[in-house]
Amino acid sequence: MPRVSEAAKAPNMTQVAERAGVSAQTVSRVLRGHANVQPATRKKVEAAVQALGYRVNGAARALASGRTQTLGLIEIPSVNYSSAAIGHGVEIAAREAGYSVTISATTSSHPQDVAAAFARLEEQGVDGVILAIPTRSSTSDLGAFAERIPTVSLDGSLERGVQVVAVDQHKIGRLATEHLLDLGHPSVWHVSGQRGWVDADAREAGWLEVLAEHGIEAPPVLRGDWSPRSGERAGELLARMPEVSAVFVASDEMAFGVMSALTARGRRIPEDVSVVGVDDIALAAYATPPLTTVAQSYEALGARAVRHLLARLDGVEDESVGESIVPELLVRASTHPWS
Amino acid sequence: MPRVSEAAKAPNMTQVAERAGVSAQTVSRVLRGHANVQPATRKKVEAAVQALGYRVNGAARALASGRTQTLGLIEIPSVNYSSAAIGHGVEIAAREAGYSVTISATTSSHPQDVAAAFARLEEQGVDGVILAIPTRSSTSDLGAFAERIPTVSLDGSLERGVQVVAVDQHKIGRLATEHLLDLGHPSVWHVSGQRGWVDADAREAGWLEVLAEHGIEAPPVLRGDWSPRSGERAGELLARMPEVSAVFVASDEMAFGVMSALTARGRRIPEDVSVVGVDDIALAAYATPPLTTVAQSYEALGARAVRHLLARLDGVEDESVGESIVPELLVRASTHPWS
DNA sequence: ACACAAGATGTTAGCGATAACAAGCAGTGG
DNA sequence: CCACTGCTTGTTATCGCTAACATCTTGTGT
Repeated sequence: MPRVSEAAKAPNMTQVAERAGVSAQTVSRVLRGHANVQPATRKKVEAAVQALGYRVNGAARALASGRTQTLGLIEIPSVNYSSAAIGHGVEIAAREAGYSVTISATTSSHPQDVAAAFARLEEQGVDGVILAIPTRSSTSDLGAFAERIPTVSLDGSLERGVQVVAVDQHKIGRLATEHLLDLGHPSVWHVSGQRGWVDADAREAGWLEVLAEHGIEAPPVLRGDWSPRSGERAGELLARMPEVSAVFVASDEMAFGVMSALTARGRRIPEDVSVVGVDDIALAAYATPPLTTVAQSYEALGARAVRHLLARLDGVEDESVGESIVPELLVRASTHPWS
Repeated sequence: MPRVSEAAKAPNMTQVAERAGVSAQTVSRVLRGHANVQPATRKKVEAAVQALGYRVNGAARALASGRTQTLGLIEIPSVNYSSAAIGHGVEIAAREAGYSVTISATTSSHPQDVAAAFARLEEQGVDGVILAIPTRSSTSDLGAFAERIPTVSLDGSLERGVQVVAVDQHKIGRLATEHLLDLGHPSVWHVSGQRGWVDADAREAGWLEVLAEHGIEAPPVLRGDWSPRSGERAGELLARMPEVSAVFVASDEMAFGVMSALTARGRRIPEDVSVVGVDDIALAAYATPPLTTVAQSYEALGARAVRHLLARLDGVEDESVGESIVPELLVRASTHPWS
């Protein structure tokens, strides 16, 4: 006999209240962990909740309270290590604080597209937004949204109403370049990240700064776009220049491309050319040879963004504002003293 | 003079209706793209919406309509290539269909944790759930949820009420193994994925099947856990066995570890040992040597899961149920004829 | 010219919670 | 012994939208 369940509608708070012999308001208080409820009452309510398998209706709660306990994350879908890691940091931190995370993907960083992503989140009623779009241009027209919804940006740029959390990208460039110069290399070449990305620009600036401090004239920048393929193209050029002995690549993924191209053209790593990457992706230690890189915790970055945002939502000042996540150099076999 | 904006409350539908000189219901109709609205009326409403900067209140809409236009994605946060790619496929497909995606992360695949993730989504009122937990055990106790909320699972296992979308993992194992045997290798070793994962088991089964078809006795499985480090450990063992000439590794990330260990111990790839991975991660083509691998589109998998789910929500039968995503062998330099 | 169908718009009544206020009940100090 | 304070609990009025039904047009066939 087919037991077609009568699509039993989910119970509501009133039904729980009836069963527990109290008012709906009391049920609401128990569910929200309100302090002033008699232990006995609390127990009765909890029993009724359990018995009916009751679950609060988020939409109703949101409508009545004005809060959704949801954070929005705007990002560009890519299988980049960094964006995935940031996302996870955000999710975990949000969950621990009792918030959900809704992803609002945007295919480009054009202000228009980002604004559309923002609008979707606003409709959904998110309590706050984390903007993980790493190009500066994209945030300039978003002030209107940020004024209505608390927003934290990860792009390193500072706009009106938008708080910022960032890794110290500049230091990354410095660490990598100093490491190579310390090894005795006469100069350091640079394969940059995509033009317009805050991270790319800051890393490049750090590199330039260190070279300048050492009185070294900077070689031309080889501009990549974060993809391994772009690293490979840069590597093909570098392989043709015998004077190149040290390369700072703005991401590990591009560094794989660079190393692949150099190796394929007979330039040995690290004997002929030293290579430094950035990110410490999981595979960096398993490259051939293992890749020296500058590590930074993107998870921590995401988590910090959440903390900032929640602090603002609670009207508290987050004292860790401005503190950057500190990057760290990991020396592996892809770098070698100059000979 | 500090222009402290009076926290101007967002306009509601009634205000839009007044401004447009129509009823709220008509505004609602226009906003939802209802057919029977006079063009002139529609225009008036749209103008009022524009003028007031009106945005529907999702919570109210959800409460009244019972639908949130939101999908839940349950996953284990990891910087795995596959999970990130699936997530993006889901997000993009969902967005195109006008749905948002809420991530519900679970730190383990224990049924209890997965159930908690499910419960959070249920409270939030998602219209459907995509379960991207790749271990079979995890779905067994989830039937109760799946009966209440339409659910699609990506784990390849079939449970009551749960529809499944999957890559043909079995074929992946076959393709890789056949390729190596075709190159003349007398046998093929296997570094598997984590025990209990549907993908790992199916790939291993495909490998075993092909060996059996060729009358080859299967060597012992080296069990990994998807991490490059576990691949490295397997590689250390393989390097000590001179008879090993061909290895099928269940993921590219582990394959990097395997290759790193083999190379470090003087086993040349592909001259001494051929290696095949799975996934075609972005870096596979830039490994040293470039990695032969079996590619599959995880984005397509995610997108298909969304299509299934939406078809079910609309009460339509999705005719593509059961069709698997077809994997494809990409031959690169890490495999070589046996000599 | 009239009944009637079909389209366009308006009206009413919730959806399921929470906020704000009201009320009841104990214990306290004068 | 009474007014008063502080804790518990209940009552009422929304929150902003949509479903369902009601009403008013307009055009059609005969």
